[in-house]
Amino acid sequence: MLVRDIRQELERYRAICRARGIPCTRQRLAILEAVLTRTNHPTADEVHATVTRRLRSVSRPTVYRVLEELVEMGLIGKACHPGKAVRFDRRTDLHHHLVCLRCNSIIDISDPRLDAVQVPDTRKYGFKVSDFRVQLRGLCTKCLKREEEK
Amino acid sequence: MLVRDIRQELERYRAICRARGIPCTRQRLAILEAVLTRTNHPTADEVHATVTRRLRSVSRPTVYRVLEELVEMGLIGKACHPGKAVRFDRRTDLHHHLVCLRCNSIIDISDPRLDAVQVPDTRKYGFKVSDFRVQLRGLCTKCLKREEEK
DNA sequence: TTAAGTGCAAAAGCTTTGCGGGTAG
DNA sequence: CTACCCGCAAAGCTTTTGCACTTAA
Repeated sequence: MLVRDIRQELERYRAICRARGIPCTRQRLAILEAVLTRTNHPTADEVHATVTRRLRSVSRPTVYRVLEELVEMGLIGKACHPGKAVRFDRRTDLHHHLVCLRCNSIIDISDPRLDAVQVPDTRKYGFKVSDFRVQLRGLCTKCLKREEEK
Repeated sequence: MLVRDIRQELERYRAICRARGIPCTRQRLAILEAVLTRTNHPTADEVHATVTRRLRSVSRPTVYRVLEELVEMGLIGKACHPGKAVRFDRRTDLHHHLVCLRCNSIIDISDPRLDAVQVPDTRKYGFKVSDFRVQLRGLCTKCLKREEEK
C-alpha cells in the first residue's frame, strides 16, 4: 500500500472517530497503521510486535481490542485460514488468497476471472452473503522446498 | 454422510494403517468416526467431546495428534475460517463454504458453477496449488436474527 | 515381544476480562 | 471535568511436549 493511501486511510479513521465521538488515541492510530503497512496477513501478536517497535509499552489487550474494533468499523478484515491464531487483512476490497496448508501463510492475489464468480442463491440456508474469496490452497515456496529436501 | 459410507471409510483407514504398519487403535477409529459423523466443521475440542461420549478417557493430546495424522493421510481436511480454533472438515472432495463472519460457523455447499473456477497461474509466487474453495462470507441465520433484534 | 500409541501432567501459545489510574475531548 | 481508554495482572481457552505405562501386531 502506498504511503499516500495509508495517510488517507488514517485520515478517514480520524473522521470516523470524530463522528462517533470516539477518542482517536496514539495507540489506535499506530495499530491501524501497523496493519496497513504490512504486506502479509499478521496475527494480533505480530501487529503488537510491529506497534511496540515505535510506541513502547502498548499492551497486548489493547491491540486485541482495537483490532476487533477496526474489523467492526470495516477498516480492516479478518482472513480465513486453516491455522489457530486469528489473522487480519489490510484489504477489504474484492481479492483472493493463496493459502499454504503447511505454514498457514496467506498471499493476496487479484484476478478478474476469480472476481467473476457467480454467487449462488443461499436463501435456503438462511445465510446472507456479503462478499466472497477464492482460496487457492497448496504449498508456498518455503514449504515446497522443505518438502523436496526430505 | 451415510452409515454405509462411514463404514467404508473406516475400512479404508484400516487398510492404510495395515499398509503402513501403523497400529489401528480404538482411539484412532473413534476419532475418525467422530469427524465423519458430524455434519458441521468441529474443533479438536468438539471432536474430543464426541469421542469421550462413547470411549471414556480418551485424552485431548491423543485427539490432537490423531486429527493431525488423519489430515496428513488425506482422510480429512482442515477448513479455512476467520476464528482461532482449528476446524476440521470431513470432506476432502471439491466443495465450497458459507462462512459466518460473526460466529465462525461453516456450512458446506456444492455448486457446479463454483467448481468451474479457472485456477490462475501461480508460478510467479512459487506457489503450488493443490485445490481450491470458494468462501461465501456473511452472516448465518442465528447471527442475522441477533443483528435484527438490536 | 517390542515398537509405537496413549494418558497424564505440565508448559506453551493465544485471547479475554476486571479494575484502577490516565487521557482525549 | 468526565467519560472512556489504556496498561497490568490474572484467568481462560487452545495446543503441544515429555515421560512412563499400555497395547496392537
